[in-house]
Amino acid sequence: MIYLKNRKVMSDRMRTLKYAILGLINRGSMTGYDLMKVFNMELVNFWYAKHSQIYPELKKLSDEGLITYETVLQGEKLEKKLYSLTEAGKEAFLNWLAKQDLLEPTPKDIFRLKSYFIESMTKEEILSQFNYQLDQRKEKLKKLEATMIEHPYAKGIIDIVTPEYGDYIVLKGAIMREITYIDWLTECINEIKNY
Amino acid sequence: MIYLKNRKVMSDRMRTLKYAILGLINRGSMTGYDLMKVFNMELVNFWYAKHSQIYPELKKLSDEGLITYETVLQGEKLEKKLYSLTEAGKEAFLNWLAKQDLLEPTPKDIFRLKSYFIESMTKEEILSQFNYQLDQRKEKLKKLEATMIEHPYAKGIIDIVTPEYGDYIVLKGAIMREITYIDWLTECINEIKNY
DNA sequence: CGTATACATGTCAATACTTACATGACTATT
DNA sequence: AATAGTCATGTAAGTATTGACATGTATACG
Repeated sequence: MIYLKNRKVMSDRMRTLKYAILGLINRGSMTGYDLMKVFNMELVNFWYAKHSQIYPELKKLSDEGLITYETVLQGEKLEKKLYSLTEAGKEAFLNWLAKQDLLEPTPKDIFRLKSYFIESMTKEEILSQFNYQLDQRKEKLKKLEATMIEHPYAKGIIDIVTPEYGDYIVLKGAIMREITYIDWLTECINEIKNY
Repeated sequence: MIYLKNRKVMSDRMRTLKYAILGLINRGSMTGYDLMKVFNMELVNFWYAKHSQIYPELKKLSDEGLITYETVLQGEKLEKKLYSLTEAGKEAFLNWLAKQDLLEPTPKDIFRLKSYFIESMTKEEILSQFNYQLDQRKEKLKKLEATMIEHPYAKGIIDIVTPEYGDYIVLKGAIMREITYIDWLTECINEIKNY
């Protein structure tokens, strides 16, 4: 009945970057550059994107009527685009947020993959590999904990209906995850050492 | 000096699927279909691939001289390709395995992203979302633990130089990770409930 | 005044991965 | 004998992501 030329429906897939951007702009107007910084500094523990992905996505969201921008000057000549949500954009974001999701596939992990192949390594190689990972993970945990002690929530402010509460719970989750990874590495190292 | 037409060098990037396949074939000859099953049943907690990705990769690895195959018959007519490693393939795999890696970027996680935006949800929505995730995670943990009690290592067999030891440590890691995710969800739920 | 670093926005080519399309044989059950 | 489920191998089109290419402005510091 319907001729399938130009079938643009094709299902929306996940489009997670789309909603991540909408959610961030919902917190307040931002430029593409701002988004890039937030992704790669604040959200980096659960989502991120390069500017080469962000700028085309912003273009697309504009075309879809979910965001608009005004051009503002930074200094004398430098133009930047300050994006805000449209009503449609806000609605799209809230619908995405409220939707209940099935578990995603378990994230891929190259080091776990290498661990799976552990029999093809010598004891020295194994310990060297695990210790190298352990050092890096400990370093990472240290940074996360340093961020945490600076956080208003760690200082006893308890209001759940603020953006800071979201920041706080995902940071706490990142720390717990990191500690568990370290525990796993440590247990493996001890077991292998004593073999 | 050098004309940059057809510059195929371009760095090998990660090519993790390549090495995952080499590692599996190193454990024993397999068909593409076998690989698909192993990825999506045994390795699914840290690596996986669809058959539509596996078959082209096998073609590529053949072309690169890292694997070879013999065609064997399953029944009367059905041909399947049984792949084995070449010397070059074995070497490539062992080099990859021994290489020490920097930490990968933290895996993306849609639910953590949604949690970050928690202030845009009502208390009821939040609790419903977190409880839904919690139920699914508990279900998943139950399955992992069921696999574990069946595992030879959980029954006290302690020889580290077997494929089973690799299976065991990654399974243990998956269980620890799942427990921590559940702990995080539970803590969040309690904090929000009591608010 | 130079210069390094951050601000700012884009494109392009390639890799990685997913979904759907496509086909056919084998095996266990009814 | 039909049929459902698994075995078996592929391709095509599209989305997601990366790394390199490309360009220019603003600001802080010495």
